[in-house]
Amino acid sequence: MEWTEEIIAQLKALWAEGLSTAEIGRRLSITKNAVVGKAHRLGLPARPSPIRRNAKPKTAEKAEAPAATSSAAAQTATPVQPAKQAEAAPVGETEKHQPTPSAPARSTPPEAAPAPAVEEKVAKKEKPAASSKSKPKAPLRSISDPEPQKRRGPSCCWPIGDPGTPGFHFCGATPIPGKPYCEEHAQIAYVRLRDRRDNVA
DNA sequence: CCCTGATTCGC
DNA sequence: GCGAATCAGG
Repeated sequence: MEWTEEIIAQLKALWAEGLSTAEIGRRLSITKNAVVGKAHRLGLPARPSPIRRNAKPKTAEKAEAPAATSSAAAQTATPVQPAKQAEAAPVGETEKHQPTPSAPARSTPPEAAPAPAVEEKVAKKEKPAASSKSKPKAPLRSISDPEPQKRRGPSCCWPIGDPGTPGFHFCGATPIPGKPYCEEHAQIAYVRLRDRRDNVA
């Protein structure tokens, strides 16, 4: 695996975005192991995982950590948490899809698609409120807008590149109706849980 | 059973 | 340095 700056940037971006390792792996066409491994090597912040590896089969335990006298190490850093996994289970799609946009609420929506956060970030970057003055008539078009798209055809929002870098962009291809991604990317994004397991290529 | 992420260890 | 294998918790 050739970890170019580009790839690493993407990994970082997606990682920071809160995607699962498997998700990231899927997007980069690598295994989740690779993602996790690299992430660790890069020193990326470990993401919420309840797993704790205490029992070291081989490595001997180390001495106790000396109790710090002053625990007043005030850390201004606020634990930034993704709050919610934008994607809990973006999968489950079989063959059928809901032609009706207003499908009944599903406990596990198969249509859950990760990655909207990126757009928000980008939007912020693009349109930073420079001054306190707000433009009442500013053509602000947030992605959350009720109906921002009237004429602009939808485009695949598969992230290409590192959000925040000049080269970053979205796929832009014509997405499958009812899906945020184009055919090509939807296939990767909506892999069935059973089928994917590992490896993508 | 399925998912998830973390660490270990051979390469 | 890399990632599959393995471990481990939900």
